[in-house]
Amino acid sequence: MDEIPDGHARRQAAKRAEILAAATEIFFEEGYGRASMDAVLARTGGSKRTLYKYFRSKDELFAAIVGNVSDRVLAALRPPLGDGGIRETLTTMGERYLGVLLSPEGLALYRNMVAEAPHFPELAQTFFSNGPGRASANLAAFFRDQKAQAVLQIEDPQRAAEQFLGMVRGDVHLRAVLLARKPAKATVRKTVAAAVDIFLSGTAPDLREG
Amino acid sequence: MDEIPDGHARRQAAKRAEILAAATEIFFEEGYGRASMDAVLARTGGSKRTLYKYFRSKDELFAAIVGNVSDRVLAALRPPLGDGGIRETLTTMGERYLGVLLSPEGLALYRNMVAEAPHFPELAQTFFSNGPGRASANLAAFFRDQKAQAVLQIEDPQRAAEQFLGMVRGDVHLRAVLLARKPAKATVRKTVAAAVDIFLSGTAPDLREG
DNA sequence: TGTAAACGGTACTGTACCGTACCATTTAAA
DNA sequence: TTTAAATGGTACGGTACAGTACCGTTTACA
Repeated sequence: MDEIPDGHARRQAAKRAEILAAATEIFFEEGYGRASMDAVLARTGGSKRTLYKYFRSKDELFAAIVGNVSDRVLAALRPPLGDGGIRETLTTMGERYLGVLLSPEGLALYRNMVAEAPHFPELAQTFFSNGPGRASANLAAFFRDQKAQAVLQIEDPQRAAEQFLGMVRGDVHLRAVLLARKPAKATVRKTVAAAVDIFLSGTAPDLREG
Repeated sequence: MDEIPDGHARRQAAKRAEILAAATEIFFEEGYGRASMDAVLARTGGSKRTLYKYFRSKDELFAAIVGNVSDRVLAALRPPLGDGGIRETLTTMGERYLGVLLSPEGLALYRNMVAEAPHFPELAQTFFSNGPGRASANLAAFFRDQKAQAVLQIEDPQRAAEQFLGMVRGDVHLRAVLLARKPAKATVRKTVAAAVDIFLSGTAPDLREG
């Protein structure tokens, strides 16, 4: 499976991918409302017949864009965390989380999902499940282990996971979304480190140094 | 000042307010793109001449909506915090913050600002300054005091404030925005309480009860 | 009561855009 | 080389919408 097709099939796949790539740029730059099928065509150079062959409507094209970008961008939040050290695991997860959220595609995806959530509820649900939901669920599973081993003193692992990730987000994400102001990598590292410090000091009494 | 005008002036103010109220509902329900001036008119029942007399364009109407709702909804985040107890202040600020963010108008305002930030950067800037920015700045000022009194051990008060508010937000806000799922008041209180516990245990060593 | 401002209703202009239809051209397979 | 599929280009239908123009009517103030 996943063999590289030849001939017509390969040609079709390439054309579809080309359209999808161009549409992603336009939809994410302009937003669903301002993006137009004509604009997509102007960039790919094809004909309307071909465009509507692969995507039967603007809505379907948007859904394909969201699905494709989600699969690609949110993948980093998917793998469950091993049972390494707490501090290391939290740091890794925090930086991974912020990396995804602050990437250009992550920001655009977030903006578009928030904007269109009321009109595409099933897309919003999928986005949440595969993105922030998966991240916090992953971390919550890790927390459950640590709680069972009496390393962490927390009441609700799921809530603790969401709160840690919220602390990592801080206002950094909001600033990037609203003001297009992305922080330097050093700032990201410091933010995550500070969040880990506060969280561990607040939940892992045995790790307190003095 | 702020006298109640009579006659023409009063009539104009009332008409303007009526249009603004109707437009707010429509724009916040449908979003900027899908909202139409005709829909606003259909709800108010007036004429286009009057509508365009008070708001010279759709953009200007949108700006007026955002400004008006911001003044009204974000006001709760404005007053600086007194120098009460830390736990009490944090709890108050956390619940106030979540209350604003999770209110119907707060959610709609957030959604619209995120969606239109690239096309209305100055509005986005104002929203951030008067909303999340003001909240974290207020809390940061409080933290600076507590740090000066050696009650809190934090490095960067501004970052600490943003992280505390981020922890309060958790995934609750995101769920409300994306999935239209608003938490019960009890959940909000528990979330804030848990955030306060973790934060204080992590930053105020003298308050640790253990 | 007269008068000017504000208002309601609606027709209209120009434009943008989604989606369809049609024909010519290119590409891949037989 | 022949044939069928895929594509490019473009014209078109239908609709929605921002903003303007013009009409008669209502309201407030002198």
